[in-house]
Order: sequence, then C-alpha cells, then structure tokens
Amino acid sequence: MKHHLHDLLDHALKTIENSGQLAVTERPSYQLDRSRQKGHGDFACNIAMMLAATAKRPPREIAQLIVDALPVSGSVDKVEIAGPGFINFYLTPQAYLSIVSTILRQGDNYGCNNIGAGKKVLLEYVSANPTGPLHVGHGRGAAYGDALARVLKAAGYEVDREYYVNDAGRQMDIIATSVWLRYLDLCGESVKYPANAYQGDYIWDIAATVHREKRGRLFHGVEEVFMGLSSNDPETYLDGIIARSKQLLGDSGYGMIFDLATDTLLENIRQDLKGFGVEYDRWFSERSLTTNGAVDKAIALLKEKGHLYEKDGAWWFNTTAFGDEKDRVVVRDNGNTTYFASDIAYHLEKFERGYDQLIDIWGADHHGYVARVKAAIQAMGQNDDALDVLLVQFAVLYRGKEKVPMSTRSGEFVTLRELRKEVGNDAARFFYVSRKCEQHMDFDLELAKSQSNDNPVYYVQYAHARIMSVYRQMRDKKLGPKIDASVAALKVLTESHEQDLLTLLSRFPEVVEQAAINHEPHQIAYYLRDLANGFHTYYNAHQFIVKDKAIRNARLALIASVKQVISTGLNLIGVSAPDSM
RNA sequence: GCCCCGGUAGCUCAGCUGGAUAGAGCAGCCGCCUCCUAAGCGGCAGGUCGGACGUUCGAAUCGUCUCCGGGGCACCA
Repeated sequence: MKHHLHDLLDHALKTIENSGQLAVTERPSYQLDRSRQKGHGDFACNIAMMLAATAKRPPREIAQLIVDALPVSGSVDKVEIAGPGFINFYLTPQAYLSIVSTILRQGDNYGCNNIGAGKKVLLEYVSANPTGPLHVGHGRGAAYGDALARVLKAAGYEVDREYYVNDAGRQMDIIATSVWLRYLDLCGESVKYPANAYQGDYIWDIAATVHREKRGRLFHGVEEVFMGLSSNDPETYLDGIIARSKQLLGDSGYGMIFDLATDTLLENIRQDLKGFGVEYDRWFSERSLTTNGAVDKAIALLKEKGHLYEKDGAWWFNTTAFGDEKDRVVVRDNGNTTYFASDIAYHLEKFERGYDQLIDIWGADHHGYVARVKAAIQAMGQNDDALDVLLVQFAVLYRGKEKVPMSTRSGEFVTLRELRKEVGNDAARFFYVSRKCEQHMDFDLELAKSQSNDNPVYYVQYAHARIMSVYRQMRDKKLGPKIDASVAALKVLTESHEQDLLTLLSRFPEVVEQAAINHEPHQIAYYLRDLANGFHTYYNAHQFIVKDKAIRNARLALIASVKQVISTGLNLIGVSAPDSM
C-alpha cells in the first residue's frame, strides 16, 4: 500500500523534473506516513515542504504541481493539499477490501518483506557465562534476541543464531574450585568457604555428583589446601586456592571437575532457553579458539600489522589509535591471554565465515567494551560498521514496591526458570519484548506473577481465542467455513469498525518492516495490542454470525484475516496463539 | 572526572530518522452481559513532554548547557 503510493510520488516527481516545471537539484528523502487524524486522509506526505527551501517556492504551490502530475490509480480515491503543504492521500474502499484476500492468500507470509534480500546475518545473544543458572536479566536478552531473529527472518535476512560460551578463564576456574571445596565439605572436612567463591546451591549439587562418582579419590585435607595462603586480599587468596587445587588434583582430577561443572551448567542453560522457546543454530566455545590456534593467529595478525607493543611484561593493543579510551592488554604478564584476546579472535572468525552483518546483543554493563571490539575489527582490516552492538538495559526486579537485590556470585537471584514457572512463557516473553531494549525496565514480579488482566499478552491472545470460538460456533451450526474474500463479496463491510480493522490490518507489513530496520520487536507487541483492541471493539459492537449470508461471509472473512495477523505477529515475538482460553 | 541509557498523565511505558489537536495500559470515577468467551466494550477525568537557551515555516523529537536516576570506566569474564 505504502510502496504503491511511493511509486506514484516518485513518478510524479520525475514528470515534474523532466518537464522543467521545477528545478530540483537533488531529491530529498521525504516522508510518507500514516495520517494521525482521520481528517487528514490515510497517508500524508511532506515532500512539498522539503522541496520548498531549495526550490524557493511556496510549499503549497509545489504540492499542487506534484498532485497534478500524479498518475491515476485505482487505490487512490482523492488527494488533498492541506496545512502548510502536506499532500494527503485518501484510499479507495476497494484498496482496503483487497487486503483481506491478500492476507488469506499469503497466510503466514503476510507482513513479510524482502528488505534483507538474503543478506547473511549472525546474531549473537545471551552468551552468559556458564557459572550458574540463567536469571531474569538474561531472560530479557533471550526474549529480545530471539524475537529479533524472527523479525529479521521475516524481513528476508538469512539469520544464524549463536551463543558464545565462555568456557575458559578465571571465572570458570572459580567455579571448578568452588565445586571442589564443597566436595571436600561433603567428604567430612570443615571448609572455611571463601566469600567470593560461588555461593549458589547448584554448586553443592555438582559437588554431590563428584562425590558420588569419585568418592574419596579427589580428597585432600584442608590444612594441605589452605597451607601458606594469605587471606589479606580476597581475590589473591582465591587465585591461590585455584592454583593449589590445580596442583593437588593434577590435570586429570581438576579437569574432571572443571568439565563436569561446565557441562552441567551449560546443559542447564540450554534446557532453560529451550524451554523458553529460544533456539540457537550454534553454540560456540571460547576454549575452542585457544585450542585451534585462533587466538594465537589473531594476536600474530595484530603484531604483524604493528598494533601490539610490550610494556610491563604484558602485550598491549593500541586501541586508542582507533578511538578507544585507553590501550588494552591482550597477553598478561603471566602469559595468559585475556578475554579480550578471545573476543578479537572470535570476531575475526565471524568475519571469516562470510557474514554480511554481525549483531551482538550484550548487557548494558558491557558498553565500555564496544569501542575496543570495534577497534580490533578495524585493526584487522575489516569494516567495523558491519558490526552492530545492541545493548540491553538491565531489568530491575521488584516485589511489589521492594527492589530485589541480585548477584550471581552471592547466589541471590531469581532464575529464569522460576520466572517461567510462575508467570508462564507467554507472559514473560511478551513482557520482556514490550520495552525497547535500551529502556530501563522495572520488572515487578508481583504484577507479572499475578494472573490478572494487567498483562497485555492475555488481551491479544484473547482476541485470537475469541475468533477461534466463533469458528467453532459456525461449525456447530453447520454454517460451513467457506469464505469468499473477493472485493465484490466484501463490499458489505461498511461499518466504521470494519473500516478501522481494515486500516489496522493494512499497517502490519509496515510495522514488520520498521521493526526489522530498527531492530525493535517491541513495535510488533504494541501493534498487536492495537489490532486486538480493534477486534474487541468490533466484537462488542456487531454480531458475526448473522442471518444475512452475505454479511456473515464478509465478516467471517474479515475476522479470519485478523486471526491470521494476530497469529503471525505473536509468532514473531515468540508468543503462542491459543485456540481457547 | 570521562562514557552509555533513561527522565512524557498518580504508576508502567509508546511516540523521538522534526510535521498538523502528545497516546496506551493500569489505578480512579460513570455506564454496558435475555446476544458469537465481561481475560471484553463505551465514556469521564488526568500533561509546564525534567529545566534553560538555540536551530526552523514547524521541536516531546535535532544541538549546546544544566538538574535528577541507573550503569560502565581491570593485566575480571
């Protein structure tokens, strides 16, 4: 619909330019938008006002030239010039009625477009460290990332969804050591457990598994474990315990605990996400970057290009040359590569896989990281504009009025699993995706847990269920589901509620397009609320199953298309469309 | 100190790539089920769009400054 009007306008502009009626040096990117007021037609265009400045002529005069040059169209009823120079388009009833047959013909494809043109996109999201269960903060990234993947696919992109598994580094060592200390406790030792080790109960669970499988074979007395370690600085102390664990257990013993912990926690995350309806095409291991030499390769590349230098026994990357605030270490003085080094290798690897665009969804706390990753991409000779980093702000949890403190290390958090169990997947996902990602979110557990109608997801789903119910009534009354969706058959749809619904339905493709371009799935959620509202209003104002066969058929065709769009839209944000509620 | 995000109705948020009279849900008040699910519908009330200055035909939207709230500024991941 909108594209059609665009074509008409572009055609008119060309006509004017060619005839020399208006000297247009360059055509501005004008806007063609849905009118806010009904008195302003269906679409409004600001092109005349945009041209007025350069053409040095009154906008209304230019508007008249354009209107006169517009080709005739069966979709356009009339065109008016209004206000300071808006060109308002009024569409014909046929143009709207034809949407119904379009929707029913295209089915799940109605609303899809091809702005992506098959471009390959790698979308990475969640990527939480496997150091514990996913909590409600991760849930937001999961819901957002998954919805974005669906929207981009609907927009013609070829999307790969990936989870980067941080299965290397100090945090994982802390996990392994935490498990071992709990294991020693289970062996009967009285362990003074460090406050900065992981506190969660799941550590006990993994320790119990170790104890069941290994019995006392990994046992060492506490005196031996803590001997000579100074507890002045907690982090140094913890590092000391880690080193001691590796030393006492040897590669095989320590590796066994490390792998068991990683596998258990990762599997837990996998199950959580799967249960939440969030799927991935690939789980990418950070450790694999080390073992297959990718990290060394990336560092060698940077050295070769002269971006690394040695200082204080460490290797630094001069990211400041690419706009970062300060240079960053890639190889520590102890010889270990940093997390940043892995990430450089990872992103280089992503480019080498041949994607046209990379999208990373990170928590907002990582925003300081964007500059250095972009610096790395530039330094390696890649185009850093191809990487889009989307930062998801925190969800602050409330129980009623009270803020819920959260910390993974202390084990004090509400898990995604708990949330799903109490709120349900649909409500949780709709809630998450109803805020644009850069918006801070107050997540009130009391509100989300209550099955009240405060939650808009029920409102939208209820519209779908009601339409399904009408279908059931039709079947019971043996009225048959045969629908004639031709424009001729729909001419009887003359009620204002019906016109409103048709307008809403015609907007859907524009909403999907905008959601894809701007990476804003929340637009789908808001649109669905509008559409459901249009339907509920209609439902209350008119009967669908009426004696008059022509009207009954037409109304049925209309609500069938509403049902289709609700179902498609809900699917885009990963929410189910129930047949009954 | 520097950087990012936010400040719109009592509350939670849309609108922000400049457009014509700033929207929705919840909460409040008043109505609507002999009728396809009342998890619904209609109506009323509610606003210095944090503040100031600027850009322009036009600013909630863009720029500068400022106030308030959240987050980030590691040889951690």
